[in-house]
Amino acid sequence: MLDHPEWRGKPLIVGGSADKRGVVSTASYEARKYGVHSAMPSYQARRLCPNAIWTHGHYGRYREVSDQVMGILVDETPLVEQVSIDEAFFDVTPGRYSRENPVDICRRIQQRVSDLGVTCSIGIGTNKTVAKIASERDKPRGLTVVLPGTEAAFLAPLPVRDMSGIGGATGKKLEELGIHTLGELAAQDPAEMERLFGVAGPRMVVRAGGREASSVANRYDEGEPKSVSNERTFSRDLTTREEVRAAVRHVAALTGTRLRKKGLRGSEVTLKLKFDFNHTRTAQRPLDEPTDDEHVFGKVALDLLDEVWQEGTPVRLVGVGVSEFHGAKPRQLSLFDEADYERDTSGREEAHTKRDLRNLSVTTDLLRQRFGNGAVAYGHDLRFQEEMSDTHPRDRHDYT
DNA sequence: TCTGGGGTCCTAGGACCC
DNA sequence: TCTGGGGTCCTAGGACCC
Repeated sequence: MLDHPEWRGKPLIVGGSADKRGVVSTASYEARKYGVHSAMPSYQARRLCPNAIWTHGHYGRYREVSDQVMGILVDETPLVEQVSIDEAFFDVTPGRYSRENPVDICRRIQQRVSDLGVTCSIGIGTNKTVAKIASERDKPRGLTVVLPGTEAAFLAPLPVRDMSGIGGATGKKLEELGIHTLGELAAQDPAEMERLFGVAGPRMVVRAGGREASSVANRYDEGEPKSVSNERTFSRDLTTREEVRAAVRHVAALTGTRLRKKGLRGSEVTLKLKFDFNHTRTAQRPLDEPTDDEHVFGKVALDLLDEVWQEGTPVRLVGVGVSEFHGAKPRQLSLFDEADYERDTSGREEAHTKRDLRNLSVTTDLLRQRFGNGAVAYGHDLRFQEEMSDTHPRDRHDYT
């Protein structure tokens, strides 16, 4: 709406296409009146609100605005912990970094964010759980304060699902135990909760009681990622070996491009296949050495494909990820491994092929960057053009 | 033509080692 | 006497977040 003022005040849906198995990412308040909400299948949203304006996500643009907002936060207070593209914790403990009233600091932040053309809501509390729930209280531009000593009373009447960390599965399990509110959760026996929920159990009890001891981490510059992956849901299921292999190569190339852009080389590859809505398989395998070239890790992904998939089984989604970036882990070599190693490194032809393939990857990156994403394509992408076209097309910002 | 994509963290079971 | 005990690492799957 910032970039398209003509959309203001109208039902607007951001998400994938209804005829390509898309879902709703978000929707304007006008569209929500019709019952449209995040994560709803797009076909359903279209039925509920046929007159909505549709657009796909423009993540590069969102990142730009996000960086501006986070910039305001670090300018106002030194300790900022960014948790996602649109959320952050910051420390306004009175007297710690400033003698100013926290409410005044937050009001000023809201004014400065509003000057950017977007809104933000803020919650103030003595720990992260309370502050986050408070921030949801009065959207889109509220400021909710939970005074020290009132945390437990503030949380007690709320449904357990309101607390982050409690999702569909845990929420259902708690319901079945007769635990519906955070107040009821706070009254549970920690040992019993540990038996039922593992280490998360006792933590839930403490957080629900408003007694969490949390500190704001200094994570404005988010650390190195631990994995980079791409996945695609196809508008129709794939069944032949040829097209599933083409899909693996296609998705591997997307991941390769992003790895090179981030300057990361990983030594483990993961293949993900989704057969239907609740049947997914993953397979992962270490690589001989860290790489950012899809020709290397994509080949291993194709090997994994043969182990977890039989031709004919419909494939709904294909994903390829790379992880283990912190250098190659020392690996025990057997006599046979060492013999293989000798052959590999002394084999000139193989070394050349490897280098040529990486040059090919880098060159296609550059061509796409300069002349657009369609400037150059692999044969398998051309052959299965219909299937490989994106459900969620990324905007130009992601490539430039 | 029912249900995305990019991540992180936790758990359970099996292989393996001494 | 047909099978101990403590530990680590790897892998797959699942819950969760936005």
